Amino acid sequence: MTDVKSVNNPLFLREEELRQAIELLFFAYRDFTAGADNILEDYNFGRAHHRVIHFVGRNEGMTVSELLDILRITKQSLNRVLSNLIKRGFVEQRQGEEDRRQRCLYLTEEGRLLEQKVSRAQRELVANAFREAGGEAVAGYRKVLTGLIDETHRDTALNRILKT
Amino acid sequence: MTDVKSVNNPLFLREEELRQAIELLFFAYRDFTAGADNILEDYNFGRAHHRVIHFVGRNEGMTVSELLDILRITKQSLNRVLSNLIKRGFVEQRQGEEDRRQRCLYLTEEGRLLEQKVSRAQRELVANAFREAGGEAVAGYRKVLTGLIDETHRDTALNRILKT
DNA sequence: ATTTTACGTCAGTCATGTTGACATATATTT
DNA sequence: AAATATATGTCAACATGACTGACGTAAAAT
Repeated sequence: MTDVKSVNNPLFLREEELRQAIELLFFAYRDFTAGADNILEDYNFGRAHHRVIHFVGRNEGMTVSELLDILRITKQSLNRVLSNLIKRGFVEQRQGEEDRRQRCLYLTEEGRLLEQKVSRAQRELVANAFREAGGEAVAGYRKVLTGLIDETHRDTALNRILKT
Repeated sequence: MTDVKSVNNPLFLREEELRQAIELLFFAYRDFTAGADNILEDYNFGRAHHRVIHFVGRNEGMTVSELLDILRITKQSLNRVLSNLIKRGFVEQRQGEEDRRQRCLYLTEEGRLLEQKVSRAQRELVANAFREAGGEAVAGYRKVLTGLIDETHRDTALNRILKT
């Protein structure tokens, strides 16, 4: 541990610590998403479909533009995925009541079943990690990940997550 | 807060807590990667190129198959990106000394510069999140993310991260 | 009445992943 | 020494999910 770098350069340990934190995020995210991907594969859906199902499931009645804002993709990109989900009966649209230009999005029964299936698998994975790590660690996880969200829209993102 | 769901279903709060943790990971990862993507864009490189530069930079002399094992992509996918990086002078290969079938990978000067540039931006982001969150939270972050890594190769992954 | 907004859609392109087949050099095993 | 296995490269075809740009339509706002 007392090698040249750490003796001569007090920033070295910190840099190394940060590099490790970055790789940890990479590996954790890779394995976290792998489970969902496997399930979705059976339906010939990809990660993009999952994201739509996930967010529509958690925000029933949300509009297309809200969804675009969350996903940060173009409407053309979304449309291919979304119209596919609608055609195959996992998502449905209803005209907005106040503003009839809006298309409000809902999961169908089938959509809800798939959402549950994938979500359950992911929740179990996270629940295991939480259980092993303990309550205090969970609080730390939340704090750090919150800090990784871009400041300029952190509040917006947190509001959406917490659905205040 | 005392709505029907939480009164009748003691699992509801836990489920909600887990769903929030999942979305938090999604948003944090999205914003974390956005910074690097921007820099890479100036070089006409994508996230795939970055991953190669990152891991080669952290494991100088690693072989192609080690890299494949980390990235979990096919050699054909890797090859397109890798040969591009070599052609453009960011990565170089040297024949393995013990096993001359192996191609050991190194960053060139230019490669190292780019790696530093992207890494510095990412480290600053993480450093800010760590600073805001505090030391205890950082420990929790590590614990939870470690737990999210697939058990079957968690030790392998951790060894690579910590470079023991 | 005009303009803006929310959404849909067509067409083409790019990056990055996949499978499958085959080649070549070197190491290992028989 | 010959046969086999391994590490790597490469060609070809294809899928997914991003992108840009252009255009259309209905409804809301001015």
